Amino acid sequence: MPEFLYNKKLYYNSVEFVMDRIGGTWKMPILWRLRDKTLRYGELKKTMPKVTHKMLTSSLRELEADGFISRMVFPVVPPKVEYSLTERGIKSINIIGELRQYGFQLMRDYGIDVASEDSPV
Amino acid sequence: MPEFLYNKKLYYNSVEFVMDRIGGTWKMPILWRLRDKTLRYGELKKTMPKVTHKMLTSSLRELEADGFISRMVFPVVPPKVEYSLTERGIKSINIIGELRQYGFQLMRDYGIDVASEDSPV
DNA sequence: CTGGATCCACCCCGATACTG
DNA sequence: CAGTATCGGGGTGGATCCAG
Repeated sequence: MPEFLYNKKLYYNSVEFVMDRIGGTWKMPILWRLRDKTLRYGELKKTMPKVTHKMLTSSLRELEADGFISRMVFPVVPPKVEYSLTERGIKSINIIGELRQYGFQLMRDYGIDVASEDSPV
Repeated sequence: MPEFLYNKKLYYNSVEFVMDRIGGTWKMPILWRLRDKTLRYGELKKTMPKVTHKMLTSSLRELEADGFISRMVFPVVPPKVEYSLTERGIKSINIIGELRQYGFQLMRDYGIDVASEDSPV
């Protein structure tokens, strides 16, 4: 594969393209949490105590712009916004799950103790 | 899974741990190229035209420190150094391959033209 | 409740020069 | 051929304040 251009950015391979879409500290954790249900902004934030407001917002914006999640705004007060996976987002869940499993295996390999049941990603 | 500490850095999940080990622009491409053969520094560099000397060197150092590759120095002139996968590095090839395949699928989904045969990663 | 905007510290990484 | 050291620009993300 020759390198290719997308959105004015140069990519050298498909893995890099994936990482630019769903990589970074928070995007996979967000997708993973939405895998089986719709969540409001505040609910999402509650399950990810360490993410800052700015990072959660910008991650959600980018995931939306890239077509992985959809944003549903309810015109009520106080505001209510729900996030859910799109078709593309649903398709990403498999590889995230595999990455997660590989991560546990790697951590065991490093001797890091893991309790993988109901572990967030 | 509660968050955990490794090497003085705080991780929130296993995916993040993986990405800190083999993420970034160049580490997976390096591992992928070493999947079936040992390569010298210069050979590696030749197949990755866009990586800078500094990034290739530092990526190799980190992969070595993290136990994914081993570095074999031959005491000759001119210098000869060979890089190859360790057991841990070999185990990483599967998930890289899956990530690569998902990447092609995602690119097709975006309408980006791909010729995936013998594509570098 | 959800979200946008600003300021700024930090770190990644490219360029360059030098070594055995 | 392979590797190290230094400098500096630019992007990433944290803290904070304001808004509908």
